[in-house]
Amino acid sequence: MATLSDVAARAGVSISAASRVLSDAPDARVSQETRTRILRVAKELDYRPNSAGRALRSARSNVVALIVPDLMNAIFIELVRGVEDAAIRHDHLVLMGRTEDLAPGGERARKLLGEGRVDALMLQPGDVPVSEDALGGFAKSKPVVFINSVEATAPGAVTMPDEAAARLAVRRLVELGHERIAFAGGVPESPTNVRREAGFRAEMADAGLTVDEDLVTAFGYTAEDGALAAAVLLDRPVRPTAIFVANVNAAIGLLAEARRRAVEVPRDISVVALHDSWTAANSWPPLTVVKMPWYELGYRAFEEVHRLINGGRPRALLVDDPAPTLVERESTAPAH
Amino acid sequence: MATLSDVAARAGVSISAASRVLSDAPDARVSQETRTRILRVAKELDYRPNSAGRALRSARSNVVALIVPDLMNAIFIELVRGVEDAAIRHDHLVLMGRTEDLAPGGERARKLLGEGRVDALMLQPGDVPVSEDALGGFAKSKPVVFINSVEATAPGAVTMPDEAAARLAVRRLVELGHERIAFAGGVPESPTNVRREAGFRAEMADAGLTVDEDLVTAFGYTAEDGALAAAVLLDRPVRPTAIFVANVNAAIGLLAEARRRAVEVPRDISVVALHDSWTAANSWPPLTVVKMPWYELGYRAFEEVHRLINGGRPRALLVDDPAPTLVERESTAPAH
DNA sequence: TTGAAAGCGCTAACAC
DNA sequence: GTGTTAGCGCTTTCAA
Repeated sequence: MATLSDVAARAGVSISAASRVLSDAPDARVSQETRTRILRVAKELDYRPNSAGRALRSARSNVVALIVPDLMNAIFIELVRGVEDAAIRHDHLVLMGRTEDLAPGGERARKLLGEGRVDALMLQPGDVPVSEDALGGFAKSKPVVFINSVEATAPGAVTMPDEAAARLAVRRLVELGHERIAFAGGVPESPTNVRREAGFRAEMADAGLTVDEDLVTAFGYTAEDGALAAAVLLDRPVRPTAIFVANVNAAIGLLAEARRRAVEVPRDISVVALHDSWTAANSWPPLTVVKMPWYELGYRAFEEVHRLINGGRPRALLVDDPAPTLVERESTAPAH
Repeated sequence: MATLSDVAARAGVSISAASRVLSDAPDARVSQETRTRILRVAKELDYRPNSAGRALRSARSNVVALIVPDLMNAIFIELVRGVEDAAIRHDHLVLMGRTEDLAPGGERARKLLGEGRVDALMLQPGDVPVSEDALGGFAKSKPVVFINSVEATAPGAVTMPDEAAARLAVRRLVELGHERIAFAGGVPESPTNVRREAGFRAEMADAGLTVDEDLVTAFGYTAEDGALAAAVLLDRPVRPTAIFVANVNAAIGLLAEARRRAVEVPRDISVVALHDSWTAANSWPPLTVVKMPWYELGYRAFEEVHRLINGGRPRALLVDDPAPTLVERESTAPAH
């Protein structure tokens, strides 16, 4: 592994000259000739800056952590892509972790956040709001950005238009003639669920429909939670004719439970879910969903965190371009 | 952020004494009294070793990279858990990445592997065998362990019993009375596919059944690949009565395509897939699968890489405890 | 049992 | 335009 001093020696210049050229410092007053010589030698020796040396000196690792509740959730594919694309543009690396790694007082949180390994944190805590101390004091010294989780107006929040997306889903069901529409939501404490439920209710109101409180559940976003919701909703004396499910994974569990009860989708009941994923296209029936701008969310969230690292002030950011779009598959049909 | 010298000063000892105690060096000849004093002060100041300082000095980052083809694949959930549990036991951190990050000459590979950020690499390259140079010379200087991918006998290979698992799946189909059994495989170059196909053929032979080469496909492990396989197999003049699918994601795509063609599972055809996941339990019908020891694979693969970091010699490792098990759901039925 | 000191690779303030 | 130098936090050798 060639070091800076190797390069300098071989190019016949001082270490600092080599450093100035190779870290392209903005005010690198170096002659054209030496510059090209240094660059040539660096290439010959396949020089790569040692991250530890650089980090120690500059008190920056150029690494940000991205924490999501469930790493292997297909929903997050595009988020991760967006974050990584933005990160590489700014010459940063992304360290991925799971929310459970941040268990208070845990080994992992210490290693991840406490030893100067990361300059900032991008956090999607999942259902449960994150307490300050779960972050082990990290938030006091380093920037934290919340990915579509906390209240949309909180400083550091980067948010998607959940409410508008929910309205879009419900509007489609209304267009299809449905009136008895259920809402299978996330846990009540979850800010995203609050927004999605608000959208559901607002659109129902706009359509002149009343919400039957017996048709509103709040179990969570997993397949199991969705199955629970189905069990409750399909047991109502007067069944809904359509369900808006606040998460696509829950919708898949809901579909499975419906089949167990021989309820046929979309003949007996229509289903629209929030978020697209490959699993939604391959379920039976293929799910009609509202696709959200996850890639852009990730991209802009990284740029936001990068701005904060460089001294910017926290603000609230809404990522609504591109707007949520309805992807109509086969889980929806006209009401009869 | 308290440093070692802060702790030393406050405890009234030298920096080196503090270092010896806090990095619990094996030969830390320190009196009991000073030791407890140092530890007390370290706790008071919430001292955490700075990773850059330590890495610079010791030429080790205590980080290993785990690269998988598709981060958001439910199959890998248990693998990641196993790796992380083992890593934390050895006081290491896991940096996750995607195979595509290793695109030759890419920015990401450089940042990930070339700047001394990681001490070793755990690699699941996916379908395609990895060329030496795609790793950018990393393998020449640092340990690399291959996760269930290359030939099982290669040094550095940590492997699962793919062949035995395939036999288990086929055996169950044979028990159910099936004779015309198809194999929907991965790409032919993939070593895991070679093993799974070998298991398929061996078990067929043991059962006294002949393999119809028209019923063997090799498209890949994704849902799309599985749909392709279904399109081919269900178009055969004489259809198979059962299919062993070499990957559960492919099986989900295969199920979707079967439904598009109004082929009913398991009435018209039985399906068994390799690997379990939450999506397999929530598909329609719920998939009968062979569950593989992914957690243990991850755990032991990390221990292996850790051994290599400390100077051990590469060897081939088979993780077959616990053995693959059949999880019978509703995609299989007796032949008629 | 303890401390002094060197140096890992790098950046940046300063001197020339 | 270029070089010298100090020092980031840590481990480890050597001397006391």
